[in-house]
Amino acid sequence: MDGLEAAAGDQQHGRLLIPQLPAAYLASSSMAALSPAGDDWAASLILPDGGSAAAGVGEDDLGGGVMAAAAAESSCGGSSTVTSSGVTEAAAAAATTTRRGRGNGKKAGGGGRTPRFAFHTRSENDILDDGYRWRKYGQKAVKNSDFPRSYYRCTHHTCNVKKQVQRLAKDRGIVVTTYEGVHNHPCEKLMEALSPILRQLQLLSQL
DNA sequence: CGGATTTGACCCGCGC
DNA sequence: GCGCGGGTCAAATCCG
Repeated sequence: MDGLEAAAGDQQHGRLLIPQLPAAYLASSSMAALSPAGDDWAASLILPDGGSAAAGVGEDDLGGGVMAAAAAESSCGGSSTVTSSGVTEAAAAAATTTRRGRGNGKKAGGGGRTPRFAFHTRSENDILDDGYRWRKYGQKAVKNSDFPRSYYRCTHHTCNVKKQVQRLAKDRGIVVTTYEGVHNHPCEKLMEALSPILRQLQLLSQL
């Protein structure tokens, strides 16, 4: 908890925060062997919540995001690409997160500034293999959507990153994945897949 | 048998 | 103050 907040605080300046999530995405999308389906990846901007600009990832925001995602997708032309421009700014602008749920003292004492990322992905599969292990802890039907929203939590003990997965009612081919928080542990799958590449890089650098 | 998922209940913030 | 909508908990169930 403190670790996460500290990490998030550190990465407020920008850089580090961004590679952590999209890196997994880039890896998983480039590692076609790992993911069963060669999905088209399109990332939308981050939607800061708690602010006046955008009160969370609302329906209206989703709609706008979809447009952005569609544009990115068409410009990508099918190649798996993550548009990360704009993400940095939005991440830096990520505001405090209003914690809900049970009042079990789970509230992050007032200063819970958790970055949120909203990814729009075109995939037949709801569960996208981003390299991390997720445990589902809830599912809820949301208004203005025919499809339920699923809530996942990172299974790593010290990592309380959460993500919501929701399929769009308009275009059921698009899955909106909203990440909340930053992983404070390495991604096993990612490291596993990257290790041969890293070894090659080391070899090359020796020459 | 242990971990993941399902599902209904509970809680809280917000708008009216 | 009340109701609604959304997020989380936790017991039951499922699955490898």
